[in-house]
Amino acid sequence: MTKVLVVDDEPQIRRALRTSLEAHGYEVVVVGTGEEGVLAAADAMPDLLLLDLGLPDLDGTEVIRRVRAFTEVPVIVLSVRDAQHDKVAALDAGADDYVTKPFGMEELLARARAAMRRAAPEDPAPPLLRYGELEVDLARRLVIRDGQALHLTPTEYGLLEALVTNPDKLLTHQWLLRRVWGQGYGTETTYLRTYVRALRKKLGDDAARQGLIVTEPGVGYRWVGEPTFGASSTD
Amino acid sequence: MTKVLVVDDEPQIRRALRTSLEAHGYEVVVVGTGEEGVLAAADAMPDLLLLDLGLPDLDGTEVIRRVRAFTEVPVIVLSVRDAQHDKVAALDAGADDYVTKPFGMEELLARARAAMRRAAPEDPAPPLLRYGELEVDLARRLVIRDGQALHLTPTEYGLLEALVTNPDKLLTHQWLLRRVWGQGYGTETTYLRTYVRALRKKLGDDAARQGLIVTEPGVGYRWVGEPTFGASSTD
DNA sequence: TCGGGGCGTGAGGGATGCGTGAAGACCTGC
DNA sequence: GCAGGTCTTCACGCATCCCTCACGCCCCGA
Repeated sequence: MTKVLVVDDEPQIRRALRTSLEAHGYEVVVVGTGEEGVLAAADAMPDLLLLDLGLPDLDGTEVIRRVRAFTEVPVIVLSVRDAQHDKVAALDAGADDYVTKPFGMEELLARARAAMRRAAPEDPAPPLLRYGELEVDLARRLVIRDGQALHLTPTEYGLLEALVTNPDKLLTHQWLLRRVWGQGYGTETTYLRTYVRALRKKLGDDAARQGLIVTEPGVGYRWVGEPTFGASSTD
Repeated sequence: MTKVLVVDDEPQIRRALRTSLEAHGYEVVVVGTGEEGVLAAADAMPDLLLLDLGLPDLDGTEVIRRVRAFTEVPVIVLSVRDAQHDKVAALDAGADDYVTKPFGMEELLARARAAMRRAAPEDPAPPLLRYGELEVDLARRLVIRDGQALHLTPTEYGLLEALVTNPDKLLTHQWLLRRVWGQGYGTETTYLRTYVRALRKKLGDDAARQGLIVTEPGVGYRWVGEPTFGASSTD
């Protein structure tokens, strides 16, 4: 059955969405916070995600970014905010559609159908990546080494996520800086050196050997960690 | 270049869309009727279709249906009508999004990016080139020989890319130097000798035999690697 | 047959960029 | 206001890469 994940903190909206969706034959999972939403997107593997932007814990675009780290599930944003820059930010973060509250249920259902119709066939890529004794849980933003959870700073995790979600690909300095630090960056290669070093240290990687992160001099870095357990390439 | 087909009969909207889209680097084709729109969708093969619902000749949903008969191109509907049943009809007919006039141009551009991003996976050109035991992955900037990743310096890779992307074509010294080293170069054939040698060595090619890189004395070089087809590692 | 230009080969100097270590600036929660 | 953690910045060896030069070979024309 088609499964829809609803992430919203307003009881009224939650009830209305659940009722209407179930009446149309969808299986519905409802959670109330952004953190729960990201986890549910990983665990429940829904076919569609309806996301409220005004969540209490996380910014909406942040939720989209985290979900997009491990799944291509269609995301429709529901929001009371009608400002253009909110829509642009959400859509560019990876959302598929943006509906302003209050919305008509028939329209929402039609947009949901359109989004799911377009969706690519679901690839069962597990949000848990393993590289020997290293585990990266993209949904929980958790990194485990030798059974022990590692503490990564936000920047370190952002860098790791950028690397592991683009395996074997040469990521240029500029690309990494823009992705992890923001659009205004692109030349600060000393940042990269510092954080790549910190990551290597925490992951137990060695700059000299080609273990996990390979340096491509003058160009960028590349994640070459061999995934263990399960299928590999995720194109 | 990304091509956008605009189907609208209002001169004001046409001008505004053309200006904004071209300012953002899109190639724009504009027609004024539904019949023309369907034909242009087939002939011009656009990457995105912006469709006004209030056309003089055909009903908007009919245009969508006809277009959908032969292409999966993303369709965004522009309409003055805000009624739910119009949106539902358009979306269920095969549209990907529905924007009500008057709309903000930034929002429209963001929705266009989202629609095209989702359609992107049907990329028919796998950038993985194979020549016997040599693989060149242009997307990942990865070169593999006998199952082992090769380490190429930026200049070496730039030269290889120039050669591989112009197979069987005679590339002059000047052309190669300008492409790999920059506009200010053109006479430094010693650079080419040095780097062609390094490339041949790493690729396992032999200058004497005509394996991969052929020397055209006094003129330039030519890539003659025979592409082999077969099961690639990315399936 | 001889000479010269172009090419392949090998090696080396200089500059760039990287890894490393450390320290100050900043921010955030208590 | 304070303390801990985090981000940014700097200096210093060192490996790597780009560029350069010298030499011998082959092909081609005189």
